[in-house]
Amino acid sequence: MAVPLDDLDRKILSLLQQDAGLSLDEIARKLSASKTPVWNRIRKMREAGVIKSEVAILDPDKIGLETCFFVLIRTSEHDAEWLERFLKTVRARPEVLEAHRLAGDIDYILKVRVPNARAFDTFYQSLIREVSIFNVTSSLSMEEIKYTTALPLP
Amino acid sequence: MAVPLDDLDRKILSLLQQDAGLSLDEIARKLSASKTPVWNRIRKMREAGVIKSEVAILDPDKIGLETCFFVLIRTSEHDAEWLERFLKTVRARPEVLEAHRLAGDIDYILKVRVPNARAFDTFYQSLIREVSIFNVTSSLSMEEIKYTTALPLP
DNA sequence: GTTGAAAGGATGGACCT
DNA sequence: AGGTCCATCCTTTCAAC
Repeated sequence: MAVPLDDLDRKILSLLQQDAGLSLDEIARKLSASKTPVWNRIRKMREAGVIKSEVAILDPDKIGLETCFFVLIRTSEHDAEWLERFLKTVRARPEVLEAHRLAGDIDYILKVRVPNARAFDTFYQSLIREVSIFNVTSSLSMEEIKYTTALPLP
Repeated sequence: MAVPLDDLDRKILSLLQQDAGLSLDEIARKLSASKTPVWNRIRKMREAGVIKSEVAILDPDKIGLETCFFVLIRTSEHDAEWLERFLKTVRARPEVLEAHRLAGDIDYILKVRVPNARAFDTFYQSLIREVSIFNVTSSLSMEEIKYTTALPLP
């Protein structure tokens, strides 16, 4: 599954993770390489799926999404039907930015972005209506200490 | 703090959140608008900080980062010195992709990406060494159900 | 808001090291 | 394999309308 990367590959990825708008020229210059090899590596890494996409990152506060909740879910339900409904709901709701199935005490964690606490309550009510009963803890984020899309390149 | 957006702004953002590599031409065509107004809006939204950046999104599995942990931290320490050290550590470590200060029972949550469980243990040991004592629960993610950088545009 | 023109960047080929 | 040069096409950027 993993794609082997050399040092130049990692340097290219590191730059593109910070700024995907860099021109080929700038990347080549920063790495003291020349355009062709840099371009070929970028193309290959795109084809291999190492680079999944290039996206714009928005500031949530600037678009009125000032509230972020983490939802910790413990459930006794583990049958296929329940799970399918849960997955479908989570994937369909744009407020849910991240969802993971966890090992251990907590079964699922959701990260949810909404305009305010009232909007979260609306979301929450409709979630528990759609996928029946939960044991849920919702934690309001008071401060986003760190958020990065840049993965560490080992 | 929030920037007022109209319908065209939101449509542009929605496209750029999915694919920042779209050309101005394509965006204008998709929205049946013409290039200049689209371009002016993009520029303004960049200047206003609504669009923070454009970045490449990598596939963690393809670069050997197969393991994701959520770290839930309860701490009795709340003095300024401890906090500063904690923030500095969290921000400096590239494995920590997200960190939030929470209201309620849990004080902090971290999302950490590493190659494997052993690497997480190394990270964990060095974290608790650097910032003294914690009450910590680490939960391994068995499955990433959803991950998106696209914010809902209300 | 529209058109279009000038400048700059992306893509890919030919050829060399 | 990487490097250089080049030709073509596509985008961005901005001025004039």
